Order: sequence, then C-alpha cells, then structure tokens
Amino acid sequence: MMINITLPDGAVKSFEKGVSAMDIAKSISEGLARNVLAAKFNDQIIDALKPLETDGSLRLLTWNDTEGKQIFWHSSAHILAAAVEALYPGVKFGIGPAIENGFYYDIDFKEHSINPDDFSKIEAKFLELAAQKSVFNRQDIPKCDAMDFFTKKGEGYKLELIDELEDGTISLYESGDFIDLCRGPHIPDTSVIKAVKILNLAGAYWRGDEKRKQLTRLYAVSFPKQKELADYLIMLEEAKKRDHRKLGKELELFVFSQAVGQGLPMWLPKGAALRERLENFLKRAQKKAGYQQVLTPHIGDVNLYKTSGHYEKYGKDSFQTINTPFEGEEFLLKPMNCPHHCEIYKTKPRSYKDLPLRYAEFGTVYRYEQSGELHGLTRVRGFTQDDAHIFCTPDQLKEEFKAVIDIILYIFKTLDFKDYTAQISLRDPNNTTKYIGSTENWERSEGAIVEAAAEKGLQTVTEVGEAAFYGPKLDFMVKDAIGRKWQLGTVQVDYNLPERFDLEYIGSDNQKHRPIIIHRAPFGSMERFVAVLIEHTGGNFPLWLTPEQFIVLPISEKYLDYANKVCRDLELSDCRGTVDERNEKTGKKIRDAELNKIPYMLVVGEKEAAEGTVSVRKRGEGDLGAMSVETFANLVNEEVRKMIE
RNA sequence: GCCGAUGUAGCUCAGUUGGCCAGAGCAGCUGAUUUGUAAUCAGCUGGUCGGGGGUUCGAAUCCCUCCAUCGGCUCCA
Repeated sequence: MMINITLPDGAVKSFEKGVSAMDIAKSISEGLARNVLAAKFNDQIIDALKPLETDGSLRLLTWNDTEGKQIFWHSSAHILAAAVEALYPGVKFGIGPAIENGFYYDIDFKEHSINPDDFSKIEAKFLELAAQKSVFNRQDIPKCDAMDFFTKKGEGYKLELIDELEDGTISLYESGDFIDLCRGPHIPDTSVIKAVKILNLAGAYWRGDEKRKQLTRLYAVSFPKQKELADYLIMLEEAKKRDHRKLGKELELFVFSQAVGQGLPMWLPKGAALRERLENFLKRAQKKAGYQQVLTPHIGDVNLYKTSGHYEKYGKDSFQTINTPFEGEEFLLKPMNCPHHCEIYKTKPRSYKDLPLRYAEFGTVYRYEQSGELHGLTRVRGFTQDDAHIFCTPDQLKEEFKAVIDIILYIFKTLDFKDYTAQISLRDPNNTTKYIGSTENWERSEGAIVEAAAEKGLQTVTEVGEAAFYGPKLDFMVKDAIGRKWQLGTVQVDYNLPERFDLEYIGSDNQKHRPIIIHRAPFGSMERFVAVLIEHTGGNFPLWLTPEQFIVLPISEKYLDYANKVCRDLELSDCRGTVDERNEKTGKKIRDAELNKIPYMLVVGEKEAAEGTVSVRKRGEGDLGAMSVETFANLVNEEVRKMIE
C-alpha cells in the first residue's frame, strides 16, 4: 500500500504506508534527517518517528522553526525532570512546558532543598542523560492504567492532571528511565540536545492557585549547539547592561526613594527633559490629528468612581479614600482619566456636528499595584498616561481607529521600533453575558477594528475572548533591539462609560443618541515607554530626544571662556549641551562623556579658539575632525529634522 | 499579597566558625598639574553595616520582626 505525501515545495511523492517523517527526511538527505525534530502533518504536529497512514501534506520541523524549538525545549523539560529525579530521589513533578525562550519544570522537592549552586550539578546530569541518545517512546494506554501507573509512582500532581483528561487513551513518553505524562510530540532522541543552562528558580503555585502548594520552578534553556548557548548568554548579558533600572540610575534619569514610597518614581532633570520632549512630540502629532488638550485634577469625588463602576470593582484593592473635615466627604486619587473626561463632555449639550471630540491629557494616575508586582518604571503606583478619549458616533469608529493607528505607527517609526505586531482582542461569542453592550454594537466595533487594522496593513493576531467587558481592543507589541517583546500602545472601544455617565448627543434626526468612547494611549504610559526606550536604545537615545546633545571639552582651563561661548552659541542655534569645566585631562573627559552616552563631544583648545571651530567626536565612532560652530549646529539640526519629520 | 534570595559610604563591592577604632575602587572635597580624543598625581571627607527588638562580656556577623530591592507566582481599570 502506498500513500502520497505532499512536501512544502508542492512536490508529491509516494511512500509505503507506515513511513515516518524521519524516513522521508532520510530519503531527501542524511543531513536533513539529522536536523529533523518533529513534523507537521496536515497541520498537526507529530513525532518524526510516527508512522503515516494516509495521504497528506508534510512539513519537517527543525531548530529553525518556532514549533521545532518548542518541541526541542519541551523534550528538554523531560530530561531536566529525569536529571532532577536521578539526583533527588522522591521529588514529585508538576508540569514542564516549553515557553517562549526555553522551558521550565515545576517540581515539588519534598525534603530536598535546592539553590542556584546546585544548578551546575543538575546541568551535568542533564547532559549525561542527553548524551545517552535515549529515544522518546510514545505509549498510548487506557486512562485507568495511567492512573495505576502514577498512583504507584506516588505522583499526585500527575494524577490530578490525568483525572481531568477525557476517558480513553492517555499518552506517556518514555526516555531512558524516565516516564512522563505527555501529549507530545517529542524529538526523536535526546542526543540532539548539546547544551543546557538552568537560568533561575522561583516559586510557582500548583496550577497557579495561591491556595495550593507552592512548587519550585526551574527555568532553563537548551540548544543543539554549544555556540548557540554562548550567544544566548551574551544576549542575556546585553539585556542586563540595558536594564532601564541600571541605566536610569547611571544616566541620572529617575530615582525611587523609600521615604517617598514604593513604586513612586521621581524624574531627575535629565529624565524629565527626555520625557518632556516625548510629550511635546506626541502633543504636536495629536494637535495635527485634531485632538484638544485638557487638564483634570489628580483626585475626584468617590461618587465619580461609583458612577464609573471602578469603585465597586477596584475600590477595596486601591489607595483608600481621602477624607476631609466634613463627615461623609470622600475623594479618591484618580486611577484613570476617563471619568473626568466624561464630565467635560457632559458640560454642555453635544451635537453630532461636534463629533468626534478628542480630549487628550497627560494624566497622572495612581493605582495600588501589589507590592510584589512593582518593577522599575514598567510597573509603578503613580504614572502618567498619554491618554485621550475620543467621543464619536458608531459610524465614525473605523476612521477614528485608523487615525489612532497612524499616530501609533508614526511613533514607532520615529523611535525606530521596526518590529511590531498588533493584537485584536474580541469578545467570546459563546459567552456574551459577561460583556456590556448590544450584539449589534459589538459586531460593528469589532468589524471596525478588524477593517481599520487590515486597511492600515497591520500584522495582527486575533484573540477571541480577550476583549475587556466594555469593548474590544487593539494592543501593540514591539520587539526591541535585542529581540525582547514589550506591550506598548493600546486602543479600546468602550460602550460602558457612555452608558454609566449617560452621555448623549443630538443626531441629525433631532433624537438623542449615545456616543462611543475610544480610549487610547500610544505610549501606554510615559514611565513604561521611557523604560522600553531605554532598553531598546541601551541609553543611546536618538539625537532629538537625548537630554544632552553635545558636551564641550576644553583642553585646559585656558580655553574655558571659548568653551562657554561655543556652548552659548549652540544653545542659540537650538542645540542643547553643557561644558565639562572640570580640571581633568581630555582623555578623562572623553571617557566620561562616552559613558554618559552623550552623542557629540566638542574638543576645543588653542587651535579651535583661534579659528572659531570645534573638533567633533561622535559617540561610539570617534573623531570627525574640526568644523565651524555653525556647521556643527547645522549638522545637529539637520539630523534632528530628518528624525522627526 | 504569596514563595525564595538579597540589603555594608552617593555608586560598585570586600569583610560572617561573633572579638582590636568596619575596608577598597569610583564619585565628592582640597592641593599640585594646564593637559589634544576612553581613567594625571597626592591628601582628605564620608558609614545609626536597611529599621526596630532580642541573645551575648562583646553583634555587620546569631535569633525574631518590620521595611525595601531582586527572581518568579498571582494581578494589571
């Protein structure tokens, strides 16, 4: 019996029934076969050794495929478990999946204790087991047999998992002496795993439930080549160097103080200058797009948030109300700007001719995030949203969405985020009761988002069931310069607040209608965005943003006067910088300026003072030679102009 | 909030089987030097060893507790 297999290039080849993906790979080339980790057969990922029984299309998966990596890491998790079991008899296993960059295994170490010093021992055992070239054998057994097996082994966590599976056959995978409950698929044998690194250990609740036992989670990553591990570790080092908390301190951008409180950043002069420049940049773009700036207070009457519904939902987990000398009078630190903006909308009757109304505000809000959740500038308790609320009619939704997407893409382009994706979050059509608003409105707004994204050519993923209860949304994810993903801008449709605040406008039919609100924050928050920008640029900010564009370095104190004149002249030409007036050698001043990541260093001495020039050194590049002050100013201004046009 | 680790000068870090006035480098200050593209030299200042409590003749070091930071979990209007 023969079956027909279609390969990715469209070629159809005939093979005997029962042929495996691995056999097919071997028929193409031995080299390819060595790299095959698994296969995709008719869109189902399968073991490379699984016999194929029907016609179908086949794609071989290797380390170069995302799916291949996931299988590689998933198999690695099994080996990690085997290594841990060999070293710590009696441990019990939770789950061990692949993740975006590696894998983890949740383990109950019972009486054993473990710390990072033990990692190398486990890694050695891991490599020893991997080198044994154990084949991953799949066994499909009845559920009751699986229950018996894991009962005998005393694996309570696995039993719980099996118990929730449907009756029928359960698949186990055996490699060496280790057998694990597993859906698979797996790599053909363990020998392709050549390098492993246990990265850290952390507590994780069994099934993510804080009422249940906390297991020890070992995070690790593995590779088919030693060199790739080395490269990965270099990348991690690079990530450490770019950590915005470290650079924020070194470059004097922001600080935290225990005396002020957890999660409450303070912006230092350089950080404030950077942030202000970002704000002005966005303000300009928004002005062009028809936004109006508004300003609202940092607190609001507690009843405002009772109206919005936020008090009920978040009140008890938030900063508590502010009391006044008057009994019963209570205010809340504002956790978002929307209720204030709704009140602005309500100050007078609105006509359909007024819409869309776009109110923008860099609004500082306060949220009592859980203490363990705070992290640098990316998660804080007081932060400023680059917020705006667009009040519009249903048929304006799509155009408004497109205009918002334009602003977001303009930001990404200007700040050199080349790699980004968008996620469309829709409601779960099978569970409509948890959402507010009519089906008609939902369909309309979801359609508007999908169409707007498509018309703007966005690369999107759609997540059904991820919408907020009050409306669908569009979130933007960027990849930074070293490949890490960050969530930034968000656009959300809201049917809830217009309802709760009883917002209305008079239509052309002279009837009252309910407007729709679009919440949007292209940066997300100033804090988070600056953090991402620091890590993206490694602190080497683009010239238009950087707090100091140049520093003048007089060769000796004799040329201080000239240096100060150069600085003043440049400031008059819209460049910003300072003079290094310290009594230090030029080498030292250059070193410090490089470490401070100042883009241009202007060395001035006898020659420059006589000729009215500066000797320009560019950060990271070196000497550009002497030029007149005016030429340098033009160079800077031209470079800036190109960046933000 | 939960689990684990950590907390010594402005910064980076030594110092723990409990024992002389707690150390270094950088930064800062003073002086010398007057400097040409990634660290000039010398001297000096600076610390309630995260806070509080306890054990001890004696605590940075041991115990308790609180706080903060870090790695995760959960969460994120």
